Amino acid sequence: MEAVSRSATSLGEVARAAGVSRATASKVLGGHPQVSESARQAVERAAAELGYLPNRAARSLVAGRSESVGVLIPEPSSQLFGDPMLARLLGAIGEELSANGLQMVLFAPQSATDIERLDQYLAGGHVDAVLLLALHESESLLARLQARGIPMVFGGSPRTALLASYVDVDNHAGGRSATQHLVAQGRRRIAHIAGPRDGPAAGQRLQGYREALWNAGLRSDLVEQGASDRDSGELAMARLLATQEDIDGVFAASDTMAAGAMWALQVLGRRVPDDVAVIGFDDSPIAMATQPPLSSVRQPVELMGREMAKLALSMSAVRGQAPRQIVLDPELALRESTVGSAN
Amino acid sequence: MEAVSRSATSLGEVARAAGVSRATASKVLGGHPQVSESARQAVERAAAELGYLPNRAARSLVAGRSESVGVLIPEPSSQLFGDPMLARLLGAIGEELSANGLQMVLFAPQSATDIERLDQYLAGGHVDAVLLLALHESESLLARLQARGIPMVFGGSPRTALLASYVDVDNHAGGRSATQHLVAQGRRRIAHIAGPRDGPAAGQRLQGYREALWNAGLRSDLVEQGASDRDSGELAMARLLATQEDIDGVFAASDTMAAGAMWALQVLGRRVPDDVAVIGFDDSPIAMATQPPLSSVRQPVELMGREMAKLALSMSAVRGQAPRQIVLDPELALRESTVGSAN
DNA sequence: CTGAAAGCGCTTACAG
DNA sequence: CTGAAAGCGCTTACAG
Repeated sequence: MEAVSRSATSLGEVARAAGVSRATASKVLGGHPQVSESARQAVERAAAELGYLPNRAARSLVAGRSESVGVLIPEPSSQLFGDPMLARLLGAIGEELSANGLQMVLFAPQSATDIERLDQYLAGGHVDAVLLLALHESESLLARLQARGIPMVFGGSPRTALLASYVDVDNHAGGRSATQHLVAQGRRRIAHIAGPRDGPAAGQRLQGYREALWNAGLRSDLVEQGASDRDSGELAMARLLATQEDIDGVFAASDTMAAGAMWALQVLGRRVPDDVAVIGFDDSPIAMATQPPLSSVRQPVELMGREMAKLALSMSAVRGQAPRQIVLDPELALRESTVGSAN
Repeated sequence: MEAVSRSATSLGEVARAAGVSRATASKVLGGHPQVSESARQAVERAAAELGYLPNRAARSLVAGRSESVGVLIPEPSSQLFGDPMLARLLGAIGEELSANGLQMVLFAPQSATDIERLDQYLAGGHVDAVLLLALHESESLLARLQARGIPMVFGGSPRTALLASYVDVDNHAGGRSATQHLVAQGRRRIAHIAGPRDGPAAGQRLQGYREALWNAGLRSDLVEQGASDRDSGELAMARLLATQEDIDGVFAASDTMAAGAMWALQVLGRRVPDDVAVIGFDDSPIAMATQPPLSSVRQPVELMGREMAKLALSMSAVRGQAPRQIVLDPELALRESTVGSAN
């Protein structure tokens, strides 16, 4: 099983086969218009026959661009893109990039040393843009990227002060429609288990909840603070029930907390959804694993990935653009925790 | 915020600052021994002062290597590396690669078109090795990679017939120690919910279960087939209890199924762990989200990632090596589902 | 429209 | 030990 045909057909071979110069072959392959039709056809056929693939290193050497985009992935504990969604997000980003001839280079710094190395790397012009899925990243890294003019796009609204481009889901609309759904199911005493205040998302979801209840002429005073893990959801639910016995609907700011809340409800003798309807946020795999399955607000992960990639491409093609923000609408994934099996 | 200092210090500038030729500077930076001490120091200082970073494209153009390793990530539904572990695995791989000056390029083909494009890409020598986390990948892609002599390393035992290098966890040992743990807790009627038979892992875990019970002089006839999702675990547990009332321990081949089994037990009036102890496999986030928290067999994900990267590095440095297999020991993550809160 | 030539930044024989 | 020179594969002004 020795090494075989490291083919490496070069532009020169294609040009020779097509009977033209390398310059002309390059123009054809580069899609330049100033080429005769006959030359174009000859080159294209030769390239196809020889299975020609341009050498990326050579191309980026002359272009002065790396033809690659860095993606910073979050530490394992990250909230925003719960791990379950990470693969889908990365898939979407990679697809969009490769459709445009760029490659996705992944960074998952785990220590200060890693961040240092990463900083060096990015400073070296080794990527044309950076996509940040990690909101906790070192501020100094961000500042230096910004100073160097390297385009960067956040997934989710950045916590940092700097004016930046990002792609986010409309958390306010998500909270509102989750709550509206409970109202539409005839629920009247609807509680909210809020997410951690380490970013703007939790507050926006809470505001959405408030708005929906206000619009429906209902009170929105049943709010407990959670910490995003399951136990905090369970505790919050227990506290809510202790205060207010007649709760008939719950909107939790994450599926994880919703799962904890469902457990607390069941332990305390409430049937879901008969007595209390529960809806979460994220539409993570956990939503399918609870009993009954959990309704949730679905984040359009693939779309986010594609939009992030497009934004990065545009920013790296035309430098010095003003930051742009893209906010996507979430949609509801309805399951038995709110609509019952009979409906 | 216009583009700033795209520094791009070149070797030439370093050489000039150090008062030597580019060739000598290159040798110093490349770690060649045939350089005078004075030249070495001058070059190193100049490089440090100028913040010199080699141009990757130029280097790989001349080296004829891409200095990058491709990683194929699984479709979202993949079993082996449940999404929750993916980020940790990728982090470990990336860290090991970047410590060796290589970059990790991610591929997440979602369609036949993507695979086609990927095949072209890999064929073009754009990566020095490929790490495969996706066991479902197209056979033809694997065959072509193999034919081209591109080093590849699987995560998990490959299902395909081809003789390949891989890094896997010892599933047999994992099943055995999970079961031994239940025995050590005084359990005597221990059931197993087996994983899907689409790979060798499930069978190996089952054999581990059988061996542990055999060694303990216990029967190992309580086996139900699951399908890896939660519902199948729940159903399997219900079937087991219908046949055998006195089950006091359960080893499920995945945390997901274990969660379903716990639910079935609780619905049927069994307390966990008082009446029945339950242990899963994977030590995924689900294990922390169940009530009570689930004991599980932990896969050494980070270690797997590092070993995969090292294997790939070695294979790309020295071609034509015989395939190598690395099998890592799992360890137990013990929680309340088997040891109780009082223990 | 076409091609000869220069050059992207680096490394590596090859003389000295 | 050191440096001039060639070359990795490609693109891009520049003449023609």
